[in-house]
Amino acid sequence: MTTSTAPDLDRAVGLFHALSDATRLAALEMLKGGERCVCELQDNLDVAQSRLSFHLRVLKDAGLVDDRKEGRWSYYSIVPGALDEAHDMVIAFLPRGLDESRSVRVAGSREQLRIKSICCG
Amino acid sequence: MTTSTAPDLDRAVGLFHALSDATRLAALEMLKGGERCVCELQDNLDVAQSRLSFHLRVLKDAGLVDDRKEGRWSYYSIVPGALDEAHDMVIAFLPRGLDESRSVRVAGSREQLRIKSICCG
DNA sequence: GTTACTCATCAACATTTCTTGATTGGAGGA
DNA sequence: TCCTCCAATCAAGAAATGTTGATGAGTAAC
Repeated sequence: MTTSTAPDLDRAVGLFHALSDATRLAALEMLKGGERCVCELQDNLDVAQSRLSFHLRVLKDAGLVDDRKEGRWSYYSIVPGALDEAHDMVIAFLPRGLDESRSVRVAGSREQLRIKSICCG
Repeated sequence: MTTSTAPDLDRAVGLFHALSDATRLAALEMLKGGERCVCELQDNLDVAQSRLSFHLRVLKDAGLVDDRKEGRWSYYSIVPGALDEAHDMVIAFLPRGLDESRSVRVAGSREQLRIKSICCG
C-alpha cells in the first residue's frame, strides 16, 4: 500500500528523466525566481533556440512547467506542486524505517529548524 | 548561496538519471526492505542477469547503492543518506518562497502527520 | 581436479535521446 | 502589404543508453 505501484513507477521515471539534464535543471533554476519568457532563458542559458524549445517541451510534457502566450512571447513557469510530487517520489524510495525519522534529520540544521519553526511554532 | 552551483548541477543530473529507469526504481523498491543478493533481485524483477548487473552498476556509480561480497553472492543495499541528497536536490528547485512552507503542505495528510508526530510529539 | 553456481564485464547491436539547421506560423510594427 | 521578431516543429545526424548473448573470474561442493 505504501509501496509504489506500476503507474507510479512510470510517473517517477518520467519525472526523474525530465530532471536528469543540465540544461533543463538550469532552466528550472531560473524559473525558481518566477515566470520567464523563452528569450530570457535563452540569453541566460546560452543555448540554441530549438534546443531550448526541445528541453522546455520535455519539462512541460513531464508536467513540471507550464507556458503562457502573450503577444509574440511565451512565458514559462514552474507548475506549483509538480516538484512536490518529485519530492514524494524520492521519499517513497527511502529505506523503510528511515523515512519515518528523516524529516528532522535531513539536510542539516537549516531544514530542520525550518520544519520545527513551522509545526512547533 | 542557497542556489545550486555547477558541481551540484552535475551531481543532480547524475542522481536523477540514475533514478530515471523503471528497472532501477524497481530494484530500489526492493532494496527499501533491506539488503538483497543479486539473485533475489533477479528472480523478483524478472530481468536478464547482465541487464540487472548493468543497472545495479548505474545505481552504484551514482552512489545510491553499495554492494558487499559474501562467498559467491553479492548483496546490494541502499546507501543511507544518498536518497536524502536526491531529496535535497528536488527541494533546491522549488520556487523561492514555497520551500519555506512546503514541509507541512506536502503530500497530503500522511506526511504531514508524520512530521508533526515527530517534532511535536 | 572437475563441476556447478553467482555475478561482472565485454562486444555488438538496438533503441532512445539530444543537437543542429531549416522551415513554419503567429504577432506586430512600418 | 511587407518585414521583423519570437518560438514551435521538423528531419537528419550524432551521441548516449539500454539490451543481449557470450565469456571469464571467483567461490564452493563433490
